[in-house]
Amino acid sequence: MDKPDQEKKEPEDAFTISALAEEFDISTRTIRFYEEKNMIFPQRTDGNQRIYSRRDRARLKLILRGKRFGYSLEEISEIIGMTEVDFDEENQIKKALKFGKRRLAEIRERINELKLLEQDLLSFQENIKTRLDSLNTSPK
Amino acid sequence: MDKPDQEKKEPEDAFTISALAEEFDISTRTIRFYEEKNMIFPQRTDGNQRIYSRRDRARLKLILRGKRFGYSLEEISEIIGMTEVDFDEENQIKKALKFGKRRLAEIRERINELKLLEQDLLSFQENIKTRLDSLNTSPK
DNA sequence: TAGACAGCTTACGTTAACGTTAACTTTTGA
DNA sequence: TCAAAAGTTAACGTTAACGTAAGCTGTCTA
Repeated sequence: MDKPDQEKKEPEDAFTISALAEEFDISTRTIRFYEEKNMIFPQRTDGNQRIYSRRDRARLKLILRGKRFGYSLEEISEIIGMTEVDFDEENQIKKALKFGKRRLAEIRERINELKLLEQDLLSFQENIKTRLDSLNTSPK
Repeated sequence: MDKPDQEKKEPEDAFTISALAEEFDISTRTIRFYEEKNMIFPQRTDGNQRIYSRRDRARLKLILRGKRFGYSLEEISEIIGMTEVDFDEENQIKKALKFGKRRLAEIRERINELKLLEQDLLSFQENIKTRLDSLNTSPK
């Protein structure tokens, strides 16, 4: 009863646009829009329909992740564009490295800021709890 | 030579709109816009000019921080609105607590996602370095 | 084999978050 | 004191990131 997974006819590595849309809970329009913006490049079938590889899917995931912490599509393009650099020249590589360091620094800053907000909210919670207690201790 | 700081005539707790704009590197229009959206409520002078208290300033800071991790102004309004709840009723307090818990969970999730991205970028960096090394080890 | 349904392109519509301009008033510094 | 700098309201403009609708084609299934 434990056959290797093989449910549909999809070659395991190809996704339709609607499959991805459902998986990530976005519209097909959104996915096509990202393509318009040259952020993702699916192949086409004979009938001109888009087919997304596992790699395309990963890229889409990255885009959405970027969005979730407030990067604009343009910034995301830069970030993921970085992962596509041609490794022809050493210089290119070094530039990519440097760029990556900046990004890393930014991300760590964001993490720290979020932790700050977390603290803000936590102390606020404490504040509320105290008030609640005093309400119950000395009612009316 | 170490007199207590006292440079201008500002009562140490009042800020002009342009002072805040400069401090946070945003436009005065932006600050007024937040007021339009009922996110901040400065007092007025006799001449009808806005004066911002230390508290207003903190709030502005919060708004901007929220923006930096991708919250919309509306979401930010909810978050900071929470810190303004009237503590009239126990029920209100409990609601605020619950709401805060959700927000905290969200924020922690964001932190985790960011750490994920950090890892992605880090391993990518390693990848690049390796390539760079092999370039230098076996040149041409 | 005919619907029904998924997908495609094109194009116009919408909303959030300000930018910009105009026309006017208040504040400030030499 | 008086002109420049800073502030005010009102209104229209702009851009990113999609939503929506139309008109057509390709694909699946009973």
